[in-house]
Amino acid sequence: MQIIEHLAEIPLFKGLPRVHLESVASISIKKTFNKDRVIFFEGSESTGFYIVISGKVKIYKLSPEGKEQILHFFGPGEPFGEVPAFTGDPFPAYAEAIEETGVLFFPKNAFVNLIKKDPSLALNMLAVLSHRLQRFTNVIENLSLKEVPGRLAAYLVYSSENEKGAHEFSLDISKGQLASLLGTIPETLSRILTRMVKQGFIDSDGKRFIKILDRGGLEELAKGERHLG
Amino acid sequence: MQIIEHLAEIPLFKGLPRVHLESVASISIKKTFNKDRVIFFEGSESTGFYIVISGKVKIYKLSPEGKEQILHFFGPGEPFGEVPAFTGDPFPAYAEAIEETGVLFFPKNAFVNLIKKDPSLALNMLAVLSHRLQRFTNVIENLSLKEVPGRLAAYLVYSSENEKGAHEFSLDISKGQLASLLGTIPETLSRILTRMVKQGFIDSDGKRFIKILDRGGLEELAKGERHLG
DNA sequence: GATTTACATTGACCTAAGTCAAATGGCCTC
DNA sequence: GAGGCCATTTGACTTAGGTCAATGTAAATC
Repeated sequence: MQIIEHLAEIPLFKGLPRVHLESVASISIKKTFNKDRVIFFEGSESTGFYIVISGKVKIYKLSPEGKEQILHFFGPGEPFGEVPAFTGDPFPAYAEAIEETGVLFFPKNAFVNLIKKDPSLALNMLAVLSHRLQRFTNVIENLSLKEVPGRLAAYLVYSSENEKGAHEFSLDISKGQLASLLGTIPETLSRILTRMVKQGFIDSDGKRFIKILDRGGLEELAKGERHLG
Repeated sequence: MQIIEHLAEIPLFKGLPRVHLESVASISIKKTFNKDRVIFFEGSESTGFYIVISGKVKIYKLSPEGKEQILHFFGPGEPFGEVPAFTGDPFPAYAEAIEETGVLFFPKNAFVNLIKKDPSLALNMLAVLSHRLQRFTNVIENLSLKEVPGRLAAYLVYSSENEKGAHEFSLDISKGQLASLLGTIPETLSRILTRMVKQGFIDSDGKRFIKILDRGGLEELAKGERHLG
């Protein structure tokens, strides 16, 4: 079965014996969501969780005035919506497909039973949740202790590292979505990008292309050791 | 053994068979920390995690300028510092005893081995981490989408619910620490409390005593449906 | 190639909340 | 009871970043 090989590639299922991979495959249900389709709502009851197979998903909160705070983007191989499987509470945020997206759905009870049988599945899931807590710790630090230029600088440095350390790369989300991820609004993001270009930290084509000119400077901005003039 | 009965009360160890409680007890090491003593530093390597037995611990981040963001307060029965046990990374934040505090320390490897042997310990830990993610989701929402009066209102409503739904209660932390928990500074917190009193939402003796006068109003503030005049 | 539509930028303005400094008020020590 | 210490409050001021409105730009549709 090709699906088994596919599952074995997913970090959550790393190291599982083939029998257990087959169990995992047997409880999974393939679903697809069109672009802009909401996968689950904040406050709705959970029946299971998901793993992205193809496409991209955003997890976000909304304020009463309609401002959006993006918590995560998830791509192929990444699980989402797992928190309610272990708390029993409703989903704490929204999930939406930002492009045509295929997912595997895992019913809560069946999955919990698998975890009971396979300790390394349990440990993999503990690792996933722990990494997420670590990331949220950083998000909170950014929102509370850093200014927007510092958050943006951190994002740019991080993104360029993903691109095999290249100094040039292309933003993989729109500027509006980036603003929402950084806890700000497009106007503010735009102004700060302009300032970064004028002050020689980066170069940009005004679209998604970014070239890092002063990585050290960006890192200082990110740490809050320096501020944009 | 009295310690076994004690462990059985802790949510993380709920439902474990006695043999496993004994294993847990056997790997645990009792430690105590004086008030204001740092238990671990952000960035330091982890060798294990902790459970509070007595006293109180705060988990926090610091900015380069020295501003503090409190992530958690933990009291008796609550585990902390567990994230690095599953990621292998250094501690993502500081931990400090805010009063004379006794803890149990669990060496990482020994604890992970227990988890491998007892699925319900694994599930308990998954529940703990999931609840924490849920809480952080809320913290991020508060910092990004709500104003300080809304965050304070949410805190007051939540605190009064803990006190068996009483409309009167006493803050269990100093106002300075509360400010840091809400992502603001003491001056701002003080001004907002004054406004809440003047506008009849609450009454206060100027110290830690708080009486909720308009719970519905506070809930509206907390949801961002209403704003302080 | 003209028109619509979505995204991004720019400008003028406003405001929540931070900074800095001073005043207040217990509370503890001597 | 005087003096010092710490947390908290109050006042005057500054500022980062949000709001609102207008303009620019470019891809997408016809």
